[in-house]
Amino acid sequence: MPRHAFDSDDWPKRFRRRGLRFTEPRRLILDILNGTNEHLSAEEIYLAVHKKYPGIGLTTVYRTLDLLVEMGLVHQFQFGDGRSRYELIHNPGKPGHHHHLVCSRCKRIIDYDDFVEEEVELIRKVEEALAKKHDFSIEGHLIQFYGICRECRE
Amino acid sequence: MPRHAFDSDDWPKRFRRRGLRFTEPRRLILDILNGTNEHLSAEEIYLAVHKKYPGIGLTTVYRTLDLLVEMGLVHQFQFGDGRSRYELIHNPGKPGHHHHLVCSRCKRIIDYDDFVEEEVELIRKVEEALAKKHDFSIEGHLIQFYGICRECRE
DNA sequence: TAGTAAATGAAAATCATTTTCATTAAGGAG
DNA sequence: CTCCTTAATGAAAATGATTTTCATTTACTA
Repeated sequence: MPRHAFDSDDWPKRFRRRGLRFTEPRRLILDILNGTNEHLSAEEIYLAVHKKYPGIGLTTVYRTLDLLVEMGLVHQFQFGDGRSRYELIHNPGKPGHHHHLVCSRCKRIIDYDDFVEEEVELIRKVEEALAKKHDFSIEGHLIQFYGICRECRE
Repeated sequence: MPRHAFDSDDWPKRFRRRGLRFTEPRRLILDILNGTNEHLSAEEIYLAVHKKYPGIGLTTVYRTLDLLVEMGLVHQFQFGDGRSRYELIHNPGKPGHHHHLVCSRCKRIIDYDDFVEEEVELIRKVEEALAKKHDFSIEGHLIQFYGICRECRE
């Protein structure tokens, strides 16, 4: 069973539950995000959807992405290249979580999840302490390492 | 002895060493950053400097900030409010390091350094493993927690 | 099937940041 | 001290991502 089956079956429901419609542009945008490991920008998503559905407008892409972020289905990141990049949350609310390694020069992004487990334990501790100390309800974290990849080092 | 004495004495040298000039606008921008705990945007820095030196241009602020980041004297962050925010590194290359807790609603930022010590140990391990595995030379990391502060929760 | 609110796309507007370009200022050479 | 070369600056224009406006279309509900 593919990892995404659960989520994609759920998409229409998640929209309807909010009184929103699961339209073609929305479905296509989610499909693109679901089908890539890359961290696409709004424009890249627009171009990808445009191939299948040339009528789409960039505005709709932006609006849909905002909505998906708001719904907790998509993460929005800023890696420092001046535009937001988006990533589907494959298992909303649950593990399956990874962090990023970013090349400061070429902006290549590598996902890693093999050390996250150890990190997560610590993070949970820190989260709890911070929440208490600063009276914050913590919803998430962002962990990125910056450096220079081999190609750029040469 | 104030914490910043070391650094500010050093600023002119750091510039000259690169064949750059330590001009009034540059000094004022560094002074502003040195005198605040906030995470100012370029425009906020511009406005602050403008009071003492009305001739300054926003362009110069942007250029100087880029330079300071490049020189490793200033950190540039993006907390998701659409503009870069800048923070002086009080002890370049050394500890004195902190992480951020960001309110997703009001964008208030809280610095914390009390748990960083434990984090750092883990981080060093993860950094090393990532560097080896992905052939990256890692230069830094970004750790932020997101949540909702008390005020915004009410 | 009509009515109402949501969704959409094109074009214009906005906002942060960068570039261009002509001018000014600083520090070294003589 | 003055000339000269290069760095630094500011204003204005350009850019690029994102948002807003607005008129139109579409989807569900009564």
